[in-house]
Amino acid sequence: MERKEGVKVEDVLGNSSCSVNDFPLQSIFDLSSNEEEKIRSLGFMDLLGVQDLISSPLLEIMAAQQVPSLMATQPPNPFSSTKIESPHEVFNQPATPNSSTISSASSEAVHDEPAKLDDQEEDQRKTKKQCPILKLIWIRNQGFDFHQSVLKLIMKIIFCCFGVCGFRLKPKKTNQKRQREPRFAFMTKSEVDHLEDGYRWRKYGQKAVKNSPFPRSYYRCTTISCNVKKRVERCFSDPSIVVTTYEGQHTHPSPVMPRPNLVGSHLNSAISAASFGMPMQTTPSHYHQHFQQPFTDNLSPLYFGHNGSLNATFLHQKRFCTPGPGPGPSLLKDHGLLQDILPSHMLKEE
DNA sequence: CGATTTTGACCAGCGC
DNA sequence: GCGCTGGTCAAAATCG
Repeated sequence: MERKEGVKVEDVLGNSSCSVNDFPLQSIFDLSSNEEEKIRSLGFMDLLGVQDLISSPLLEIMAAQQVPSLMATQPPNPFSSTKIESPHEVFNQPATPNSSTISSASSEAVHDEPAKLDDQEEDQRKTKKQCPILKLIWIRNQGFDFHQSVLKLIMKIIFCCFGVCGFRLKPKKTNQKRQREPRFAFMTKSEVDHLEDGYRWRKYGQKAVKNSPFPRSYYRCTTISCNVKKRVERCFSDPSIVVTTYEGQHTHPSPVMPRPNLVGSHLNSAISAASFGMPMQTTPSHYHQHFQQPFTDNLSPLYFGHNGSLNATFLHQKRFCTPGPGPGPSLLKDHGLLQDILPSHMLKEE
């Protein structure tokens, strides 16, 4: 089966408390088959923008691949702006009702009910609130391995940018009442709600979601003094999609096993582990369900081979985002999993 | 028996 | 002020 695979990065601005089902999902990065060549020539890390996070922010790079029509329909979208100056700017675009209003015209790939969406949109215009920016990274792909590994890599990059590398959200204005950590939502096609990410979570609440038959679960990192939270809910329009929203940054390494080697057939699990500071646990059953689900189609232009496994050479060369052969782990002090994706100079700045 | 989940109650923010 | 909703608390239940 030939599928158009792609990575979507959604700029979801506005209501922090709205259901994912209310999100005006809109593709700004949608790879058509004839764009694959372009992507291949970029390299995965290049695509993610981690070769130079300051001058080439992740999302700016991604935005460079966006669908032109979206550029035209969404001038307020920070990703479509040519004035992006830094990741800081990108990620701190204030959420205003205007900027969060996203046309449904190009969102058919995500929403099956445009008419309904118009109503939702109208609702959103009415109810949109000022809130911390929420970046929703939407990995539109049927392959679970692709979802897990790539989205986690992206997540790690984002967390590295804001946490380790010093890019943080601007403090909220004083007139804003409650301060929140930056939040990042990830949409993953999965059959289980709570995706294994290497950290230990304790569920502390569950709420019914308005206009959705699926409840939202609230989890907190079990590590003392780590106040990272996450919300897990299913997408109303597509129940097969799990939306995980992370809030805050872990103040500790992943509590589980050390990193596996990025070798051979373990690549998928390895990158999953490496990508978010999340070494594998002792592979619970649902972990296998996610990470070892057989590939049924070509997954992505993003250096996944035809058999669905990551290109080992690419990984080896791009691992540290430096030209030439990537330095072996012994060349850097162990920064935990961070070293897997960040250039060495960034690590030194920690 | 400690860790985790469940679940109803409570609180805060927001719109009307 | 009131009602609605999202988010959190905490006691009870369940699990390993």
